[in-house]
Amino acid sequence: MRITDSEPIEQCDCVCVHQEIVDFVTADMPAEEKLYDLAELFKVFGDSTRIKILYVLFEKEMCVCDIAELLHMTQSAISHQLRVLKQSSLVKFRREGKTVYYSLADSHVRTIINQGMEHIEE
Amino acid sequence: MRITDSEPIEQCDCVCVHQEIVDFVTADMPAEEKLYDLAELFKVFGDSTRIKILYVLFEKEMCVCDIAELLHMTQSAISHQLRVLKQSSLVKFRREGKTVYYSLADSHVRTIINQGMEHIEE
DNA sequence: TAAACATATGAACAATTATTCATATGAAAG
DNA sequence: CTTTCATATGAATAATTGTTCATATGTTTA
Repeated sequence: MRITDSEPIEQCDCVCVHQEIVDFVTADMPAEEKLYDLAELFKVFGDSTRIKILYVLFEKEMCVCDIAELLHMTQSAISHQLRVLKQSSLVKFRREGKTVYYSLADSHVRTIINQGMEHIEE
Repeated sequence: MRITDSEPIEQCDCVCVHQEIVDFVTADMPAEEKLYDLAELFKVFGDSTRIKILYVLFEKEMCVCDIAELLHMTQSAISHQLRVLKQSSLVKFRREGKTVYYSLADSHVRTIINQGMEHIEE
């Protein structure tokens, strides 16, 4: 997968280019970096373990151990994935003694997941 | 990455499980298969080339060649990615002679991308 | 029918990533 | 201070995937 568009890349070999359309759309495109960040965000949603964790947190805040038990997975695997979710600000957490409780960070998470569900249920 | 949850998996080794919470949340979880499909959908959004293609199609329907030109990528790479987008029903297409024009399939695509943008712009 | 052009696709390679295993950190209790 | 327990993390491995290259398909025009 490519990381940036900064290196020279070979162009399309077609002759049919509609230059005015290309120019028009190019002008309205968000910055390369923003589109890259957006893809990175959706990459986080693009794993079934993380989707399950997010869905679990729809209901209640939960500790790492409970999530692991619920999903029949190891504590380590869940902890690694919670870190990814945390880095994308999709979940937040609070500490209570030895236990760490995780919950959803904001309402965008719900909206995105709900829209995704609607799409696949069509 | 794991494909299904059907094989036996080792459980969490913690002792702290809050069984009533686990049971309560388990009851409300969507089917395993649905959560898997949802992750598959977001995986499609999770690539910067495909995000760029979707963003480009926000504005206008476009042919493969124009998209390739606009994104400075090969026709082959774009065509492969359009296939992925087509398989997830995120884009549709119409043929006009030799040319194939692609456009966004439905409004969920816009909503999902817009919510994602809002999230990263916070 | 042949040539030209737009698009699609199969195979291969390089890069990314989810899980496991072993171990570290940090908090509470004895 | 030592033990116990909940969580975090680094390294390694296995599996997935985006792009390229070569080539195929399908449509139009000469």
